[in-house]
Amino acid sequence: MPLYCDVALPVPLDQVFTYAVNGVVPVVGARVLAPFSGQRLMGVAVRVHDDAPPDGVGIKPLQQVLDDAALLPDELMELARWIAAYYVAPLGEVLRGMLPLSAEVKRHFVYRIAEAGRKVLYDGAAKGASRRSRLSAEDQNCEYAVLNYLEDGEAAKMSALRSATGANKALLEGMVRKKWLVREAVAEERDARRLEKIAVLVETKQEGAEAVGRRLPKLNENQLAVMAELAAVGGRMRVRDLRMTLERVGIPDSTLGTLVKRGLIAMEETAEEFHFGGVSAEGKKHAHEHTLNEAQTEALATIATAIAKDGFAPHLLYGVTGSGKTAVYFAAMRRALDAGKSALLMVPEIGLTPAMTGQLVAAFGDEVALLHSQLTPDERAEQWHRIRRGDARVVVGTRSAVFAPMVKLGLVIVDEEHDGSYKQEETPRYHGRDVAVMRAKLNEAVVVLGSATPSLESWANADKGRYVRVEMRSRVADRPLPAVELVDMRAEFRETGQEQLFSRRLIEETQATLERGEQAIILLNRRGYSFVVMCRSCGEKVECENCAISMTYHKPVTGDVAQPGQRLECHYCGFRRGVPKTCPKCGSEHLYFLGAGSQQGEERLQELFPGARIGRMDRDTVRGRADMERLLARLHAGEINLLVGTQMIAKGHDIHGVTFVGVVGADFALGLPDFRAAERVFQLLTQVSGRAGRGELPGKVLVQTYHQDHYAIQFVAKHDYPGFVAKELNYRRWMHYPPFAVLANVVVQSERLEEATGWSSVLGKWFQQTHLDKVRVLGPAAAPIVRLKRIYRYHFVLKAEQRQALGGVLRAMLRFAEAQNIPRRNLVVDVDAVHLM
DNA sequence: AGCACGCCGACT
DNA sequence: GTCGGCGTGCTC
Repeated sequence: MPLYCDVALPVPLDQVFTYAVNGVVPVVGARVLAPFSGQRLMGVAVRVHDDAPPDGVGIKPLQQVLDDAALLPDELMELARWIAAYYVAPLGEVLRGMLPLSAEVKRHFVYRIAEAGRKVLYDGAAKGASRRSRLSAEDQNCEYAVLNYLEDGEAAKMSALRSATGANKALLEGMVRKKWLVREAVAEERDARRLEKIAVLVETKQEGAEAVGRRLPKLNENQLAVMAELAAVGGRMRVRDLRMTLERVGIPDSTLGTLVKRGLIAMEETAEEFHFGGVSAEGKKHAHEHTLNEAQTEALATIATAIAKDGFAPHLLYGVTGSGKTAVYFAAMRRALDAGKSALLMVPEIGLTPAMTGQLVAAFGDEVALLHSQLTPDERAEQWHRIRRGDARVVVGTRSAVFAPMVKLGLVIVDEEHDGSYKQEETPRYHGRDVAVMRAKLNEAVVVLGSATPSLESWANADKGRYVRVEMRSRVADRPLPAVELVDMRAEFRETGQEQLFSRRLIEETQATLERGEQAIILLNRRGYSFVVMCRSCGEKVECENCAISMTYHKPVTGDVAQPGQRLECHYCGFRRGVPKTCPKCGSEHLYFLGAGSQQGEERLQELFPGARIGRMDRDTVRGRADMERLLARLHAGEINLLVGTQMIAKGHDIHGVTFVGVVGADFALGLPDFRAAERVFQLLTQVSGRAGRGELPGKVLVQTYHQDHYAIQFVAKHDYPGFVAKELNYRRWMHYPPFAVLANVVVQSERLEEATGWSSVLGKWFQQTHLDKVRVLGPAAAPIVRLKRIYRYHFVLKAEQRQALGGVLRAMLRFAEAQNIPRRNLVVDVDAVHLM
């Protein structure tokens, strides 16, 4: 029997911990409970061995092994190790993100009486309450009550002590401090599945309901009716349903209770069946294969062949907006199911594309499991088990769904693979798309990355022949892509002599669209009313107290879901303040508001088009799926004919009445010091343009720009993604940026400015002295947002040709930092950073 | 991260 | 003395 077990624990430390095996030997991949620094933590067994640990390490025994078999299958364990190595993240933290089962182990504390406590109890009882104590007499009495309660030596939970004696947490902690009590951490398993009650007709031997009735003639009319109802449905019924039935026919609730008491009906508890909340399959069209056009059929054939062949096969599906990628996904998933495999569909945000959810349920029924951030821990665990058991063979979810414990995974699809929300912005900072490819590789599955604007990384991989490129270059039903017109805002200013939010052409086109009875969308990619409040006297902008960021002015409006009210808001930390009358810096009264956000856009449009039925879509008006569904329903019904909003409006909505899309101020991002700026602007403009002309009528797009000659804008106007990407790849190659280099961002952060600067210069010197030939280090420099949520931030950007060299340097740096006593949590390592924040 | 431990100042 | 606040250092 092996003596030791290495456990990965969810702590930010780049190591595993060795425990002595205590009776049961855990298998690798099983969860264990381990004592750790006065806590009991749930971890995952990662190695079982006999290697004696080095001297000086006190080995503790495992407290409990929670699973007989590996909860995480081998390939997920391997995936976890890969992520930990690739993203330089602690294995325990990676595994924590993979197990949605925190709901199954509940951690709490129990209190037990200590020697000192017993002494107090006996002495104190003789002496009466101590006058020395600062506690109130009431609290002292409470303390004695607690000691009395615990006198028998049994430990008790805080909740038990509270209800028995009225003690609160502070009081108990005080008693621990005085050493009257000891506190112990307890972690225990519980069944996270929600239970539901089933009423079961108790049939004594062969007797039917009538026989029971004869045997117990005392049953009244109501009681007999309940028995009959239950017998009619085969003797079993969910109590919830039964109650509803009884209520309808006017039988009191208590009748059921009486029958249970008399032993004629038994109550059973079973795991609750899974129900889709608020999603109806009715009226949603099934994506049938026979409706696929030629390009779709060809794309499907390529993917389906790969599925039939078994084995890892990565694909890049480049399909222009409106080319019908979703139908191909569905058909491919169906093929995977037919081949006896399961399929995983990853989407950027489920809440923002409710239409897809409905279609999925229509197409795959109860084989679908949904995984997204809005699930409660219990719901998440339930879905997880359904998938693990093989009950749900189609899984749809956001980033973390890439860890779904699929059985016989045959197909992974990453929809809108270019989307930045696939990157997790906290440890472990993995990219869902890249992990999906690795997952598919480990599972020997087919993976399809789909987009109308693929990331440059994926495009380059296709160029190199690593991915099979599949293209769909035209829209379904041969609908044309919308014509794109550029409006040069510099010329507009020269000609009109004033700075206007909307150009004359945009107003004209919007007007014409509304007059034709069609719908228009205006993209204004900033939330709020004005995104800068500036003082005319001193030139200072009103900044957030916690961040080096301008605050955004929000006008008081009741239509917003987020708290309405006149205020300034920081979009990074959420800090709010009232609108100052005078400049906080110099006291001048000349504050003015610059830069229009979606809220102001809505107001202007209402002035320009008083008859229009305007809707707004941004994070202030749409917070959850329900808000989104409501808004989309109003759009589909034509209740709204003019929609203004942030990039949210660009996300895959299929609104057939939209024939005009206007873009306002979306190209300001081209001026940002970010090597991905052009790529982002191209993607956003292409995606939003894709909302126009998806129905019978052709669409038109108008882009207002200050960068008319910029290649990103020019290629957008020509719908020329391949042209754009060729040009952009040249630039990236020239500048040694991804995909021609690998990149990591290292942020040195501290609440204290001196620490942040001091540590970053220590690291900077180390980088210099270490004389790295394969890795280039830029920095230290102030991070673009030098202070965020009260934390000062300095950063390095590391670039390398080879991923291995980069990883090696990062690990060496962390070791050096540890030797320098720079706390690990003050260093953020972001491999393949999407934002250099 | 989360916890224990220890030092210090405030209060009785 | 006793209490509570915070800084430091360690966790198999």
